[in-house]
Amino acid sequence: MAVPTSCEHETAPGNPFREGRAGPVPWYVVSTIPERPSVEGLEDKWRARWAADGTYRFDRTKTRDHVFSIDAPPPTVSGTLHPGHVCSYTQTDTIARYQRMRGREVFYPMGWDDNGLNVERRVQLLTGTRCDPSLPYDSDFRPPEKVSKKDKPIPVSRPNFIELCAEVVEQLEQSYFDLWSDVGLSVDWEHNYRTVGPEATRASQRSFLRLVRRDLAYRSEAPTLWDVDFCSAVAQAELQDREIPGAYHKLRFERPGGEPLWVDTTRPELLPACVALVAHPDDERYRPLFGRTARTPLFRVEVPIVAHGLAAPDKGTGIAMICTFGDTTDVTWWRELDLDLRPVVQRDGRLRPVTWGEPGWESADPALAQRHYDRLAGQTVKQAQARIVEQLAGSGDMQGEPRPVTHPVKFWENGTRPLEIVTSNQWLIRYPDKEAMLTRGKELAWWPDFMRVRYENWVNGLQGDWNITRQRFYGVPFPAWYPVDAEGRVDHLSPILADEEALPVDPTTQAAPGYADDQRNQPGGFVADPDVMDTWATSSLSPQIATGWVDDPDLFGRTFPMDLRPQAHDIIRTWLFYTVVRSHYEHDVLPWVNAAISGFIVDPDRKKLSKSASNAPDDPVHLIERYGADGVRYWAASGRPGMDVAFDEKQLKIGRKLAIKLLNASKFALGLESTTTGPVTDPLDRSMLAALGDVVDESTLAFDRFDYARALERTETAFWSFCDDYLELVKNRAYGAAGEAGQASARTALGLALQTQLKLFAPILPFVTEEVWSWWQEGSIHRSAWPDAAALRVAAAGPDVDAADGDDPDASVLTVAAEVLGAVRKAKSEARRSMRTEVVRATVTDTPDRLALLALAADDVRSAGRVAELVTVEGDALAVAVELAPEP
RNA sequence: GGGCGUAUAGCUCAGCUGGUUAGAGCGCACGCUUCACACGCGUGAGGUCACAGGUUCGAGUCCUGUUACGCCCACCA
Repeated sequence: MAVPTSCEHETAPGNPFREGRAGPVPWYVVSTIPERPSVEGLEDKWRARWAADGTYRFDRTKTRDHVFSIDAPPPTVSGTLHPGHVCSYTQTDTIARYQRMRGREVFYPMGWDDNGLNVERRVQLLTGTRCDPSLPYDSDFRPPEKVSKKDKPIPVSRPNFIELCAEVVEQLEQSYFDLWSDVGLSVDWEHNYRTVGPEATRASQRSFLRLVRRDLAYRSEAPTLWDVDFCSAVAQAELQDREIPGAYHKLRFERPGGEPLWVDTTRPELLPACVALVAHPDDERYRPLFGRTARTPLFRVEVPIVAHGLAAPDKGTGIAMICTFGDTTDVTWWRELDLDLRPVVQRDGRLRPVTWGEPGWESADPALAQRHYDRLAGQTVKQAQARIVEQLAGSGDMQGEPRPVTHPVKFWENGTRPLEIVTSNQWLIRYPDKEAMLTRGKELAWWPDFMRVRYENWVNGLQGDWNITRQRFYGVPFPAWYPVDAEGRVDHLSPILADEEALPVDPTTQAAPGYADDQRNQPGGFVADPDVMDTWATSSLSPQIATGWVDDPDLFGRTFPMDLRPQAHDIIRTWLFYTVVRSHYEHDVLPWVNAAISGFIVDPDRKKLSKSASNAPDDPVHLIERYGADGVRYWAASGRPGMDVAFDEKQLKIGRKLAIKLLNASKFALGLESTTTGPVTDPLDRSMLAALGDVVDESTLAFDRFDYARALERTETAFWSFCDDYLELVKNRAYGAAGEAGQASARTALGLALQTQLKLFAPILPFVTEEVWSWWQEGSIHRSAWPDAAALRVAAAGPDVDAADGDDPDASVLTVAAEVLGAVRKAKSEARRSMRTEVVRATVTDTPDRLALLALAADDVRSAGRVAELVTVEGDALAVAVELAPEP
């Protein structure tokens, strides 16, 4: 088609975007090619247009085999988005756009992860409140306008607190939506979901009930890793080791005969919780003591001396205190060796009151034990440690001074104090056996493949079951209640479960089945399960929630199992792993076919990008303002899959330059009245198209392997040489300097090349490619067909060439012509002359084969190099002698 | 302690199944008002491909070992 140089449709309205969203604008409205194209404002323009036209709307008439569905990570809306988020989501978006152009109907919803402790913490900070579940609901409550960190938190009821959470979350979601739209994610926002809300709650509760019925989820009273600041249990996957300073204290226990037995410990405050001493079974020093007892200092408790393979002879004195509970090893020992339970740390991290001499707290000297212990009760772990050290020093039961060490201690990954282990009632999900989980890991296609090892590592290191209980308020409640007997005792291990049909339920406001509401918290009545599900217990159902497992079975059938899970490597052990487990149980299938694992964004010093360094360029919104969404996306897409990406503003700048170059080159090519139909007869044009066919093949293969970075690199390299060499060579012929046949060939080749290159760039630079597309093509480029290398080659072969006779166009014509042109330029450059300088004579020496190729493009080379006479001489290799016209 | 990844020009990185003198961009130097683009164009200088062995006619590429960095996992006395 001819290229319009002005708007040819008089009925077309003005720019609909400046006038607000007046509704869909028909696509026959073709934009004008601007006099001076610019990348400014493309985000707003096309974002609005795509939204109005539903460009990325999922067509749910399509069946599963035509659909490509993506289980994108629902971002936690508790924090702020940084360039790292933009980077990884953009990488996924390039895949979505590619698949869409390949003809797959892309199901690409976005979720918001509103769940979890992070949200609560954020809300506490922003509103200056604290949830107190014992308070009644206050419908008039408003948080203070201004919140100072110094103010004491205002206690509010659980329903009030949840309201505040919902409000804060809604504001954050809006800002996230804006950013995602500006960066051009081709998400279908009509399929937006939340990890808190009726749909997610229904899915989570339904799956939970089914697991309980199959005895795959169960209630248990067990030692649990506990964060004392947030007063909640945490899961193994949320643990983090941190190196912190501590100290060895050498304590004197008493052997059976009264001799001292020295035991090193970093946690002397747990001495009253000591239930045994343990050494390695092969340790000759302690072998004679196994089966006998020792007496603890200060508290005078008889504890057994036991043997266990986990005891390390080389640590400390080789014999260790087992306390209930100092660490997870204590839990293992306690379980396997069937020891007593003497818990001292309570849920707020303080030592609980104990009456010595009572059952379980027997002592050879209860009064002495009580006297010592009374100084510790009510103290924090840290305070208690200082006090007991004084006591031990005073009684002579500690040898020397504490010896400082730095040692790894388990923390909740968001916590500030080391985890304690307390005994509490929890819901747990059993893991499938390891073989089954490893098999799932092998079935899954990992990109890059080595990421599978992370999964296998994790599976092989699993201990115990998955604790999905959090003693928090904002989250998915358990659909469970507990009976209260006539004496008012709650039976926490005999839950009353909700009916699946009744979901979603909130046990704190709805009565248990078979009970009246006034029986709540009454003898003979019921109590609600007060806890909520771990955030992963919900987000591990993201495929089911996003595809409508519970609420939209028709959609579910068209989109599940999904095609792709994109995510970063740090949550393989959590999100990916848990999602596999849930789908394995619920559907006996992998939740997706592919897992594309991205790296981290690191700063130039290779450190993980810190959120605290909130200097202006780190804000994605500012980055988009400065470099354009396409510039930001270019940077994101240049990070290889699975590799860490260094944040580098130079890279953004290059992306912006590329977008501008695309505008200008397109304007130029279209100004030459390029077209996509007609014969391509000139060997140089055919050569260019043949080479472009190879680029299409490489890019396609790369995208099929989720390697957007390689696709970009190939396309980009080809595009710059297209601009530098082919455009220069063909320019004059396209203007008509060599007659109509040559001009027609050039115009068609230019049109086909431009169309192809725009499509190759479209997944990565959606704004600028759409802008150019709108100058001369109908519809959205993002709904157009991915370029077809075979069709390009047919065009390159030309109309008079029978594809069967093997007369393939030689891609080397362009290569040779460009090299000769380069030599001419070099001569001009070295002479410090303008590129317009006339060349009197250029003598090209080269092999006969290459000279034959050059001959096919000789006119274009002479024209582009302003060479009057082009002489060829046969030789061994390329050499060009250039005789420039004298300076005027 | 176990595992995974990375190491190529000053910087950021390509280099896929081993094949002629190792590539790009940025930066640097020197030029150019060339009718798409000065947000541009041209040209150039930069590399013992981490180190040491080995396989091979041939190794940046394959094998073994070493070092450095990053990450994951592991029983915190």
